[in-house]
Amino acid sequence: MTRWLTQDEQRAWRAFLTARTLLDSALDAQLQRDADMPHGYYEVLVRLSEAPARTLRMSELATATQSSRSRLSHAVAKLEQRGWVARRTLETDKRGQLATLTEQGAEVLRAAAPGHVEAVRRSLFDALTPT
Amino acid sequence: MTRWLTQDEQRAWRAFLTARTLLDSALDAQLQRDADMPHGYYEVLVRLSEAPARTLRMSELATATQSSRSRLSHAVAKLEQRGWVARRTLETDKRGQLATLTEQGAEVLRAAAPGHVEAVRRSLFDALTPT
DNA sequence: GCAACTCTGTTGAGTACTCAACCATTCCTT
DNA sequence: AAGGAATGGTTGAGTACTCAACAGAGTTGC
Repeated sequence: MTRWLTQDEQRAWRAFLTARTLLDSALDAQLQRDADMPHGYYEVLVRLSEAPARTLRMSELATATQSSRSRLSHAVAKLEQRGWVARRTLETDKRGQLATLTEQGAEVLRAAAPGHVEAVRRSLFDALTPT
Repeated sequence: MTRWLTQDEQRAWRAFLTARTLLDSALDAQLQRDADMPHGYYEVLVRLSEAPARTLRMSELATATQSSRSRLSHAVAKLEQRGWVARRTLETDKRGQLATLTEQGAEVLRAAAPGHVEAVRRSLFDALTPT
């Protein structure tokens, strides 16, 4: 026996979905345009920038960014290509990999952050409050 | 002069992002597993199912689903391949295309809906309220 | 009636994601 | 110490998305 959504629930749910979509694409578009990276990459850089020695283990980084190991692995590979992140194996456990934000990566992040924060502010007020 | 987020704002923002990610992947995974389609396709089927004669113009369908023309075009192409949607040109304006939910598509939607609604309910309580 | 413009929808290339299969290393059990 | 399971991370194939370029149909203004 399926418990369908009431009219109100359905309206709320759809409003939420809509808001989420708009918010999402606004932020993604802004980052893509101004910093040439998807939101997921930005998250990675942020987390690394806040970590001690700008370094985190891949697995920790994955949980911190709510990302699957696979996705993170792909992402970090790209970030490494761009020279924004460096990888090296962890000595105490040779399965482990450490990801470090490079100086260049930090630079890029510093450049991208203001615009992104601004976009978040705008979205919070323009798009989020309607829900 | 960038107006950074306060600690509280930042916490709230991140909590929101996390919730959104978890919610999203939970729903997407459920649909993918049980009905073999991404959430976007589901939206398309739902909107069509609610339209008069189960039919909408592509442009209307695009706005209804918060999707770009391009994305919708790709999506409907796939849905057509699966036989869930049919397309035909609009007589009064030959640029226009009408998308119709087929009987088979309606069938698939009926089969997928209960599981999806169930997942939404679970997510609303398990994942959304923390925000 | 024709040229420029707009509007609708499609296409293709490039990118990021998912899922499953896969190594390599470490841990566990006996 | 050895075999097997678990862990950490990568890889490749397949899919959906974005963006820009496009084609066809309609519209407008002269």
